[in-house]
Amino acid sequence: MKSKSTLEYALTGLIKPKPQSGYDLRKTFTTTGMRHYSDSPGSIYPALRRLEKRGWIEPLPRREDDDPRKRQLFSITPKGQQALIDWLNQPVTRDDVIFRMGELMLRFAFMDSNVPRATTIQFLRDFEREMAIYAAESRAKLEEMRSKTGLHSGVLAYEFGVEGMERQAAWAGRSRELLEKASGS
Amino acid sequence: MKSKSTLEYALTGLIKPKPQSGYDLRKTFTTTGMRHYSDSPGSIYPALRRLEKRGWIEPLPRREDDDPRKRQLFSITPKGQQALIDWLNQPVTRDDVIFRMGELMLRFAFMDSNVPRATTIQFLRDFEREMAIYAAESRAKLEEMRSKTGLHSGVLAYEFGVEGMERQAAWAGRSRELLEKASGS
DNA sequence: GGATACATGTAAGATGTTACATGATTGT
DNA sequence: ACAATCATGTAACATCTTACATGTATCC
Repeated sequence: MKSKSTLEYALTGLIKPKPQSGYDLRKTFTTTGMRHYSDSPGSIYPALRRLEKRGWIEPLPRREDDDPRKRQLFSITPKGQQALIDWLNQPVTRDDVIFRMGELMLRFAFMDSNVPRATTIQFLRDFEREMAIYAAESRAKLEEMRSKTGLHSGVLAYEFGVEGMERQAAWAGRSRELLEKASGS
Repeated sequence: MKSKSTLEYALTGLIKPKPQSGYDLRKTFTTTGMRHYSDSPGSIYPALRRLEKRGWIEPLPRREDDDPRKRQLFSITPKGQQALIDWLNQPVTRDDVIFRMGELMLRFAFMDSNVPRATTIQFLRDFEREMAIYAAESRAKLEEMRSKTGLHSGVLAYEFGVEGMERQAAWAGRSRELLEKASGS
């Protein structure tokens, strides 16, 4: 149940389609939609060594005609692929939507290239259900707050959170429909 | 620039209006809208001791007629109040909206009871501006992705993020108007 | 030749997680 | 009496941040 660091899964998932160096991965983190991952060498290189020691990735042998710079490329191992798939196949729990949204989105982003479309759709179905329940609970708490106190930033901050949850549930429903249309029929 | 752990500010901000014990604070984390903070004793009690050592909070002397249980209440010190206010008065930067949304929302939640309403309104103005810029950049990247690839979960995951940012910017604008109406005139 | 980007790494320190330990009080 | 909850804490471990160190290749 206790999850490995999401950084390790992010690295593994990025390496899977194409061998990459630590520097490549750092660039991906700074230049793409994965900005919230740290690009600091102090997090990435140690994480790569952990993954290597665990047997999820392995260094590619260098060849003469390679990039003259000393970049060390890593590729995924069968064990790493299996770990990735197991991680993606986990059910979406209430705790996930409350405490681990970032990890859920990372999982979702990697799904289509690693698990059957049906799994992705099921993920969205579970996500929508759990998020909607949590959002409804939170909405009720918000209304209770509102009835007790006047307008102030604490209430607005909470509203910010609740609206986000409702929007996320709606996003999941819409995305599921899109994927169902795209794959079904 | 490097921020203390948000947990420490969360504890300080909660203790300010009313002295509380570690156990009280843990309950707040599990039963209110602050669910994403860990309620584990291994994080809270050490954090309280750090705050005490730093002089932001101090233990209340126990009295005979107190709760018979050995709860140790902490109250905020003048130094702690100042630290809280300094933290709340920081400007909202681009990096904040990209990397530290959780901290921003915590700051916002504590604003109305600790800084002038005008500061809260300025916070929302800055937040909206920075978030709107970041959202627009991200939206452009999303459209570029869409034009290059077909529908898949990676694109949808990114869309999830971009829509969130746009909503957050809109929330800030709406909240600012509400607060301006409530305080102005 | 010097600045900049490429590329990898280490060391110290802060923080947080998990699991365990301890004992008091309350409810049944 | 027993279980559950109240209440605080420690120890081991994992991870991440910050700052520093090192050297190469490319551009002007």
